[in-house]
Amino acid sequence: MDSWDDLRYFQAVAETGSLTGARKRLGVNHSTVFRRIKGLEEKLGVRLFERWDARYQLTGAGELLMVRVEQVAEAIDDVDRMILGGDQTLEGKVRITCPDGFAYYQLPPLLAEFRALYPGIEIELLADSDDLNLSRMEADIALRATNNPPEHLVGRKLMTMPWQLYGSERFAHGQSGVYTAKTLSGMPVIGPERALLRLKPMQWLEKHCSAVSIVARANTLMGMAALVKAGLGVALLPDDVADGLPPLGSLDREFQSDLWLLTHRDLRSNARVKACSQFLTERLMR
Amino acid sequence: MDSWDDLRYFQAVAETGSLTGARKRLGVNHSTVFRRIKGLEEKLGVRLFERWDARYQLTGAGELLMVRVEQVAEAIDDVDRMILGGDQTLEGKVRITCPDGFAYYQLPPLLAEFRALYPGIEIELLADSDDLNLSRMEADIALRATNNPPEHLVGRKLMTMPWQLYGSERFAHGQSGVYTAKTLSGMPVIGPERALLRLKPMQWLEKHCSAVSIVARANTLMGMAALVKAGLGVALLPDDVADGLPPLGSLDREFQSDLWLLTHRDLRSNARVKACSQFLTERLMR
DNA sequence: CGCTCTTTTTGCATTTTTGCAAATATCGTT
DNA sequence: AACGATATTTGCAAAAATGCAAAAAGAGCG
Repeated sequence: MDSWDDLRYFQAVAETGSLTGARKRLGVNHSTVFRRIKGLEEKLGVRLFERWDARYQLTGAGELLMVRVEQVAEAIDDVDRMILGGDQTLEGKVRITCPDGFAYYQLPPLLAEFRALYPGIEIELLADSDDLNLSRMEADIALRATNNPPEHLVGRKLMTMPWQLYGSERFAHGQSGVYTAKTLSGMPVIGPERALLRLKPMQWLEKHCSAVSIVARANTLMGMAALVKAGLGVALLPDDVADGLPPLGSLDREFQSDLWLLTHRDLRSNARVKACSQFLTERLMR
Repeated sequence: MDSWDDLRYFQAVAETGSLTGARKRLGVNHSTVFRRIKGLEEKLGVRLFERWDARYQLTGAGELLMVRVEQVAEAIDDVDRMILGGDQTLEGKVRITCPDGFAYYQLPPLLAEFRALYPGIEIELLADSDDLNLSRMEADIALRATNNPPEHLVGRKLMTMPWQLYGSERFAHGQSGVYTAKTLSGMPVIGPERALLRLKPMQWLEKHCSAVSIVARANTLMGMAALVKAGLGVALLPDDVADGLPPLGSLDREFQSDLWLLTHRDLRSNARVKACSQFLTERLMR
């Protein structure tokens, strides 16, 4: 594909269904549109449109191409609604990535509120269990549980989330509400699957509680929380995935994660990103 | 973004790190590259490159843009390695979508074999629990468990997969190996989460076995199978997610899914797609 | 049928882009 | 210091793309 622009013409014709429609959208002469479509079909050696009733109708091959071109167009839209010297309009998308607990519980009500304030801003919410692609920064705003955020991103610490022991009350240990590696031994514990072993509290659990009976394991904190709710046992979890469930108690060893709201340095001047991150910061710091 | 081609120049410079590198890759004059980059920076009003040591180094804004442009480029690559009048080379990608059980168990060994036969073909494997986006057909080849495939796709039925009861032997019911809604009542059953209720066997389970004690639920068949393996209970599953686990027995009511291999009509002439789908068809029909 | 709208197609003028050559600057290496 | 490689910049000519006008053809509609 030596000319990406050809696809732009193709898309315009496919979506408007006529040369004149495309002509208007692209703001060029209709013969230009005609020549580029013709050229593209010749280059590809495939008929992309069926000319019926003076309308441009996609052929099978055309539809196949259109699927890809839509993906291209969406990626281009992403380019558009970015930097561009600080887009000051309050219309368009903002993409947020966050731990899955926040995607399910904490954020939705806040985002509903936010949309009422800024009806023009469309929110794309990406639940993200792995924080690997932080350096790529494919979202505009990232909520991340980390104790030292990468330096190429800017943001602030919103809260520290304690890890506590969750589970049905029938597992309660009675006494002080403080649990140790020993007291856990008698209880059915929900443990981490390999993917979660990068988390410090989980490492501690595996190391100091080898004698504990693990009744189930999950590869996400949400999964662990779901098992807790199903009454299978107790688990060590950060507050955000608990969804209002009261904690059984805390551990003698204290764990906590810092929650950061991060954006890319060059997105700070973008009005949508600014509005959204300020709103979230303000509401989550309460 | 009125010129998609500008991004092509941007990408070439960013990846080669110099004007001359980009010049060579694009096969154009260096001043053309220079002028387009300069024009793009002016249009965006942002500096995209830092000129140090006679090298083009991306600025922060440039890196942000590059993330998006990479997505654009990948989408364009997808356009390239498509139809194009039946690509006869055996080099490039083929994208397969399939139920997650196949992605984890059945396909990997077959694909290893396939890669040995066609080292130039790169396989992209998409585990796909929802078969909604079939009409979009974002993959080249789809393996789908359905009893009536959409007519705009062509393909063939590879096998019929029975649904059987799986679980640890200690749950075995002894007698005939045939289970009914009644005999299930005494056993710990792993049920479907809402997302799985579109499957007929799961609807049957919910309807006729309301008295059954559900000990856990999952939103994917793989998740259910994982719970079965963990010994939590028994579940009704298609063979593909069982991963060699022997079935406990079958039900009095018989369930089965047909597995289809589907491709788009206009991809049949593509050599890679043909090679891959023929290979998979042949091996999976045994 | 006559009217309008759109596609299709072709010349030609105009505009834009590109290639080319040349001159200068910068940097690293020898 | 000299050299080579690359970036930067500019004028001009060549090439390519586009706009414009016009004309033929088909379809829809009253």
